[in-house]
Amino acid sequence: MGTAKPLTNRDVVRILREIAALLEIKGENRYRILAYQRAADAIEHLGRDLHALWQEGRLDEIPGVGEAIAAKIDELFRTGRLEYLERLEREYPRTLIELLDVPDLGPKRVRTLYEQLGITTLDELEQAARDGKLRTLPGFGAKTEAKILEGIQRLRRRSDRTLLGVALPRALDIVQTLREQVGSALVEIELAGSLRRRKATIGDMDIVAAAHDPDAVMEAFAALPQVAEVLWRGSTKTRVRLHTGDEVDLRVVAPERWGTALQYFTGSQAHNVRLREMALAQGLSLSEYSFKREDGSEILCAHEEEVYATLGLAWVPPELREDWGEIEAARMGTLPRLVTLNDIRGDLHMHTTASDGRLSLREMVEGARRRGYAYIAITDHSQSLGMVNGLDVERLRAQRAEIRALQVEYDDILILQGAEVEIKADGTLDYPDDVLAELDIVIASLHTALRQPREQITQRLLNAIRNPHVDIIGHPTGRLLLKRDGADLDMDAVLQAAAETGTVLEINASPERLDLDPVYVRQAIARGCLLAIDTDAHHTDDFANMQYGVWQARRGWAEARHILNTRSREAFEAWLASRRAS
DNA sequence: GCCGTTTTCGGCCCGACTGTTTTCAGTCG
Repeated sequence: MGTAKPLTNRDVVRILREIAALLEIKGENRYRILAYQRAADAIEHLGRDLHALWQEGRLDEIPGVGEAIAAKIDELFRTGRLEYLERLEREYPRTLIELLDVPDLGPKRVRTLYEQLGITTLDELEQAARDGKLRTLPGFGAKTEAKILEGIQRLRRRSDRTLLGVALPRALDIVQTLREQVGSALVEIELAGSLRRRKATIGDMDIVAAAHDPDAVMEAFAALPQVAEVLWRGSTKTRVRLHTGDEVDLRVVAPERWGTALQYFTGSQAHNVRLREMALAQGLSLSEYSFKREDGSEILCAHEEEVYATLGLAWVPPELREDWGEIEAARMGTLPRLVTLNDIRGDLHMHTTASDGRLSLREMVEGARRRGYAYIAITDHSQSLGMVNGLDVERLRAQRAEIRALQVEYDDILILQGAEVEIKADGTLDYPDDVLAELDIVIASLHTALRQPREQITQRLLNAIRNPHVDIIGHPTGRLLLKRDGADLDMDAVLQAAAETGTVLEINASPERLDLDPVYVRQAIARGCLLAIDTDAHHTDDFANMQYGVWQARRGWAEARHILNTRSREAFEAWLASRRAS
């Protein structure tokens, strides 16, 4: 029994994926590989601490984790090691896994590279390609060699994912331009893939269209001004690289096949695999073109709803399509009624020029009124965050007078004075309790010392959650997408404490944060936590980010009733009063 | 390796495109 800190869910997911990758290179049975990948997916979506689940002896409750994988997880938690993986690594070095990231290199070719040339790293691969050694291998040629060399350069340069907030406007711009160029010949066009599912980060962009003359659409697509390079071009599928570096796929189908095509290209892959398995059980083969009966005849679906209906399912909102229980819910008729942007009545987290915001108090209030909000909270930073001009107690009180004066001018919006109070490295809050008590609403957030050990940083957050003056925890984990992982928190404990105290957890709508993650949104709801979707606006332009927060809430299966700021002004004020009374 | 509204054994998604092929393997989504 080691004394090292227990492995996190992420560690176990990484190990299971390593096993899957090495088994692929080894050429193992594909279903065994799939089993490891499915188990990794399930743990990624767990929302609970795997180690805690293991201690309770409940690993068998995880779908996709059977006897063999449970035994491996058990060994990992007991000993910190895994004999099976170590044996595998002696056969095929783990560095081979990074070679799989090179475009056009899959497990078969990686194995050939290793067995024939002894290549184990990117550097060695690059050298061999430069020396012209690759083209001599079976299944390789001069073209493949050149593509691999280019792929290595590209891999070293670019990060492989883009923020939804960056990718979505670019993709919508492509769609818009294409509409203008092709005109009425374009019957349908939609974003698909992870863009349509509104994942927080996007890999490649997928666009799907329906047209009677697919060639004309392909032609126009390849010729768009945004396109830098056509990567490949077929009769139904074209792939391009934009000047921005993004890779975009366009698929065009006949209008009568629009439903199956849109469904298929929206994914996720795991969701689609499940649907196809269901189809097979009914004697149907589902593809992006149609359902095929065993006699070869087809069922066409012009609309996505028909695809689901054919399988006996309710239509599933794209944000839920992750094989995360939505298929079962669609069968039972128990899909959630997801929150929408229309449900939002206010915004409880924003900054002004008093701290690091870019607009004045009045400008922010007027921006919120233009959005039709019934209430807002002004929540500038607290004193210890000097970098962003955090407010000391004196300035905080001066701001309150300003807010009260402004409130007199406007009766159509409730203006609360809050603060985004720093949870300091020592676990104390940045204002004393009596100052917190003067505020209308209090957000507590972590910004500093995010790398503290799990025990310590969890305790810090729990202190804040249990402080009776704290109403909301801002961006709970502190993650910055594609830049910085969140704090190593015991989320089981955090969600439990929030549920017990009624402290609200924020879904921060800033596209760089989108924190809580949907995995925890869902778990928070399951535990009875209340959530709020806030923009953390530093400018009225940021109010538009609310949509991103709503999408992530939807990905976490949130309904309007789970979100505090969907409540009417009266209901919201009643909630505030109850917080103050307790 | 997992799993069961046709199965505790025998299944486990489907198609496009490229390059190296002389009829197809590998990769990708």
